[in-house]
Amino acid sequence: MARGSQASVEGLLARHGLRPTKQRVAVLRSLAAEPNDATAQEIHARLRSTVGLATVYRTLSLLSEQGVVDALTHRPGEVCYRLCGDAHHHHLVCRECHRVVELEDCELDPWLLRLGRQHGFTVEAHSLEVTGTCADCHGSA
Amino acid sequence: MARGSQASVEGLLARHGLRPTKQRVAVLRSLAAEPNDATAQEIHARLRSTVGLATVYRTLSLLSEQGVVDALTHRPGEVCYRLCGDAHHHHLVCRECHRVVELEDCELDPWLLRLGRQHGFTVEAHSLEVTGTCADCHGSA
DNA sequence: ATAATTGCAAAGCGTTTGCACCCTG
DNA sequence: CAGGGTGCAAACGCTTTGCAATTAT
Repeated sequence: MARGSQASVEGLLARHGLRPTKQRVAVLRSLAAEPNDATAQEIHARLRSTVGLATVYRTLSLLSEQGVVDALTHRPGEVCYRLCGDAHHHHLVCRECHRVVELEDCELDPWLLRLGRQHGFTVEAHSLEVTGTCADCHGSA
Repeated sequence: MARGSQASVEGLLARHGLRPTKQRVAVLRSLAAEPNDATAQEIHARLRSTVGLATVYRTLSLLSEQGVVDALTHRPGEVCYRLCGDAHHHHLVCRECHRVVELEDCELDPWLLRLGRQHGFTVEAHSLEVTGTCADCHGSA
């Protein structure tokens, strides 16, 4: 799964037609090291010495367009990014610690196609975000 | 369904402990007249003479907290509001004209509960937004 | 009367953009 | 060497907030 997400970050960029500048590599490494999601501001905070904020935004936009990273919208007013596998999937997010689990199998399509047909819609996409509390946060909360 | 959403808007406010000022009534009427969703800015544009922008925002926050309206996040950077029924449901949004269809039956819970359990999560909520193209927008697009 | 609500304008915040400089290819 | 990429700071758009005036109970 997720061909290449562990492989060289430089290769991942090249494969998507993006020049592997040190800033882009840094952003991507930062995302690769982040098990959960991160905002542009958070990434910039970690890379303050290496990458300007504008570049973080520009890089994340590019990566998102290329489908290299996922953009999550569970925080109103800002966008979270996450380096994910290539396949369609959804996220299970802990509301305490923001831990993210990738849900690999999505069984929604048949249901959604049928629903769309009932309403005269051609369903093109769907986004599902599941929130809850993870095991670690149960006791501590 | 949706007990009281058709009934007097004033009553709806009172029932949620909100004073029925003419501004709140106007915002709620505007939402009631809107088959789709609307942003604070859009509502304010229609009520410019009656309600200030800050009040639109304050009113929508209150209504959303009280569960009187739903807040949809399908447009990054701004929030859309919609007067909805009380039951748990999801939305089917047309990407051309922003028409919204309410999906009444949600069959996700059993699946999500099981998934959560597999990952040690207690699933508390989920949001699903389906986008596509509605019948009217098929030809015209 | 009294406390909640409003309007206005200023501030806040995340994000985008213009432009000169820098670096990759 | 040419064109894309970057940094900085200014600009932007949506939303929130402070405070005096207004309105509901």
